[in-house]
Amino acid sequence: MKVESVRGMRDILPEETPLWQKLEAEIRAAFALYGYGEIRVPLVERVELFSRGVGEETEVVDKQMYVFPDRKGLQLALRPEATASVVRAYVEHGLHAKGDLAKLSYLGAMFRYEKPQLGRQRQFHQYGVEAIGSLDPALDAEVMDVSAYLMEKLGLDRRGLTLRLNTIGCRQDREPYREALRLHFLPRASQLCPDCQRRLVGNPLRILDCKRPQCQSAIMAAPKSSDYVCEACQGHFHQVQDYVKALDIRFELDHTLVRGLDYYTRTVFELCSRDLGAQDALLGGGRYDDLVELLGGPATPAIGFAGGMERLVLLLEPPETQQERGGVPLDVYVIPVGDDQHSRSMAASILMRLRRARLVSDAEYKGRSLRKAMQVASNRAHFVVLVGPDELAEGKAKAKDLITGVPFEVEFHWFSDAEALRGFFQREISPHAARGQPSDPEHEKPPL
RNA sequence: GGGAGCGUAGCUCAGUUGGCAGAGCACCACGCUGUGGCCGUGGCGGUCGCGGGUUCAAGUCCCGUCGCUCCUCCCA
Repeated sequence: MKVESVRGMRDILPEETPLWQKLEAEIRAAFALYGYGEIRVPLVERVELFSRGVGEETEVVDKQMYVFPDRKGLQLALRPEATASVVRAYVEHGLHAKGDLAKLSYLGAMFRYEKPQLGRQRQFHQYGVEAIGSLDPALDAEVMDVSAYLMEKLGLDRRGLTLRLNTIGCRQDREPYREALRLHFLPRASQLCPDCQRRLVGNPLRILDCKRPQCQSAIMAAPKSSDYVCEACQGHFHQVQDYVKALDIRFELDHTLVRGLDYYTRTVFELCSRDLGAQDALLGGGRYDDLVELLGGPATPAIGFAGGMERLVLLLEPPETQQERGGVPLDVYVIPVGDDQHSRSMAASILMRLRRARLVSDAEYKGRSLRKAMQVASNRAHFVVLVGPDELAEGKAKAKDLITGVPFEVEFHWFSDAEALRGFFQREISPHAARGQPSDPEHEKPPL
């Protein structure tokens, strides 16, 4: 019976993992450079963490969350995002009591039950930071700067990226602004799309987010949140902008940017790429000054962002994925010749010794003909070592440098001396590079 | 959630008005018996996504379903 993967969940095959590993390394390095320590929180949490933290009314919680009871009937959820979990951990472990600003980073799988498409899977991966314990607008700018730094390090073209910035005010500002929006949209309700007519009742903020043409004129004329927030929030927002400018980050104000999660306050931002199609948000974040208190901690301001790994992979994936299909580039390929057990045991032993000498090695396990095995060796390895009855009789293995074509022999006793062994197979240049520019033109290969 | 397109060999794809399921690449063997890259010959490989229906006959037409892709939506 063939069992297939679950919709929206995909495998990352060895050809692709090097890119993922590189991204993960860059992300961790950037976060560490900015002073964020990695936290690893569970993939599974109690449902109420998200329904209360992220918001019952949000699409993420209401429509997209994986929810299931455990064996005792406790309602659990696969995390749809990480901020709520990180804040839960912050409160649970009393990190606030340590007095310092908590700067935490994470990288891992999230789950949302959505219609999959390019750049959007049901299991996907997010990286992000949370800085909990300060209202300093310089910190808002710092969080944006980590992401800017990361994009630079990944070599993403600035011109393809847009940072959008807005403020949605604090808790106290929210209701007056909602009222203002209701007042604005109510007379125009008939020209809004059905979705927005519904939003008008429940969450008028989300109308600003609507992309439908019929709603645009009403949205353009809508009151701006930045005009409705209190003096303190206005001041904060202006300072954030000053800092962001000081850090040389290009941005545009977008008063329709409201974000989909309920916990956001004051600063919100989003980085989009024009090279991503419909799913163009690379990362997004903002302040959540009430969340710690909401989840049972002391009133503590905080800010963070999260980015999607899959979308970075899309932007960075080389157009021609037809890479080395042979797998890991090898230093040595060992071919046992003949099928007598003695030769095969010697070959196995030699392979083990090569690896103890830190030479990346593999052997012919598929029983291919010698000719075929040599072909495989030349595609995958720098050196080949042959072990068969003849070699056993002579007490030495036959070997060949597959780049220069120069054959040589290795006495068996050398294999037990790791340092000497490395000497035999010294590589001045990596097999990869070497294959691009062979020293002997006679053995030049066609370009890969 | 709404709309559209596409599912044929491991991969990329042909397949005519319904009439024996194909090519290239890859893989394997041999030419060349224990020494790679080139060339040649042959071979392996398919529930035509799945399930129904129409038909003497379905990869092809119809219905359903699953998956992928795109738009919309949402967002990472």
